[in-house]
Amino acid sequence: MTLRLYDTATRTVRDFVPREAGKVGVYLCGLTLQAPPHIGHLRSGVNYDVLRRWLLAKGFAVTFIRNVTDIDDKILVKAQEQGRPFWSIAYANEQILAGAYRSLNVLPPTYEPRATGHVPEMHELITRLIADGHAYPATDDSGDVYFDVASWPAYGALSGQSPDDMQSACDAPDRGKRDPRDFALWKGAKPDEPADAYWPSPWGRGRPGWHIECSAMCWRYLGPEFDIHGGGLDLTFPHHENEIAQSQAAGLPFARYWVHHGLLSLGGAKMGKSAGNALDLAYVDSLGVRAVELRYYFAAVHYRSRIDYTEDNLRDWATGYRRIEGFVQRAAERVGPGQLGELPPGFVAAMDDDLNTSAALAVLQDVVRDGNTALGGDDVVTVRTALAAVRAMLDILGVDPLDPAWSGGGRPDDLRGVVDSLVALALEQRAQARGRKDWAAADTVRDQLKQAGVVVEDTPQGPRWTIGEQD
RNA sequence: GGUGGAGUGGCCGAGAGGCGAGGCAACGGCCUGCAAAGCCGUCUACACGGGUUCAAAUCCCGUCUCCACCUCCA
Repeated sequence: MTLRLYDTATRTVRDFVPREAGKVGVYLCGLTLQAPPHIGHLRSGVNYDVLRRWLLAKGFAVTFIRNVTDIDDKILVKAQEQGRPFWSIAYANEQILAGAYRSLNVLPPTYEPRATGHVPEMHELITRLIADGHAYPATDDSGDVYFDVASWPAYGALSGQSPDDMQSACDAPDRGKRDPRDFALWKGAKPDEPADAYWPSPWGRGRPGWHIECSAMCWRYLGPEFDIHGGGLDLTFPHHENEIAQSQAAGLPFARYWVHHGLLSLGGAKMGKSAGNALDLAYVDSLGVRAVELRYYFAAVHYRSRIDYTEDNLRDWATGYRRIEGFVQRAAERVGPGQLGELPPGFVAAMDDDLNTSAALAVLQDVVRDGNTALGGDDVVTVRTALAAVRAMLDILGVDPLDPAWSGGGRPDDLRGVVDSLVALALEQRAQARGRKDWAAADTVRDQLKQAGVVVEDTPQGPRWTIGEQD
């Protein structure tokens, strides 16, 4: 079956046809490293990780590029405030981001380029643009170079806006611009900015404008034309619009599909550092919600929908995940972990339909129910096939409980063996009490184990225990 | 002012002309010594007002509310 994706440029869901059969090049706009990531940023990572895993499952060779912006105005301001080099701030945040992605089981990109590593490519593009009359050095002596929006008639096509209707806005003082809508490709050095934040250029010392970096990195790693460009809905304009203009004006056909994900909001407003409503992974952890459960939440809601975050919603989704996880664990205890099985046709159809993970999950839940029934009826064959299918589906969403990625920070397996022996002792006591129908004694053992964080459940195959929540 | 998008049962959340998506919560039942887990069942919703149609949550017109973008933003 053919994957269909919503393409912002055409505002339709259309068949995904790669530029080159069997291969897909994806570029995702990553973060500006001015601060550690909040969970909205992480949603973005999870959404595109699911896209990537689905492309992989469909047999494509995927080149997945996700950049980081390691220089911009805000980073420079922080460098000034903190008296540190800008690059140390960016790098520290980059490390935190990488750790957050890792704990959410987001696959590392094929490559993660930094803006500052691609200044020569930017210069080449800017030089081309100037030569072709699409860019010009500022009319003052600021050292800025601007893209000439009026020279590119298709400007506004992605976001559906007409330049004439736009509120005049700019990312630099107007005085050096021919038109307020022109945007900076290159920003000349200012005397009040950190002295280590500049590169030589044909237009004097300066640093990258924001948008040009993505054009440069797409070109460098994916070529003049590539398949999918992704990012948050809020990047559609001006960032992606500007990328298209400057890339195409420089002779690069650029992206064939534009995929934008919905934003995460809190209290009705977009989550953001400046809005003061940013929540991070540590916060989620403090709620007793695991990273895998957060990921499940993000993967379960369609990527283009807005997620209005509340603690209750997160907890509900976490509960939902635990039901699925419970089946996987009980089934694995019964028949062994097995291998990842075939994906049910309904799941495949849902994923192919613009990554409808919600509908795909409905299929998964059905299989879980059948598996649970089979578990109760001791139908080992059905349990085995259900487990294999469920794990395969969960793997696409990146939340298979048996994936070693979730085994959690090197806790030695033999510790579980130790606990198992100790719990077995207690359970033996309980079994004896139950044997003589001394329910009070039996329940005391169970209660005490629970207090220690060990939850005991009786099954037809005898008691089983799991590590529960410790209050 | 311009451009997109959204309003679905107690809650979350898919769907987008006709067969009750799914989950969470609640309640009833089965199972259990009691639990837990699981299974079965109950809860028939689509912001509002018109219209089109044999049939509308879905299409059309109007209204209200909310969000995002047009400034840095995932």
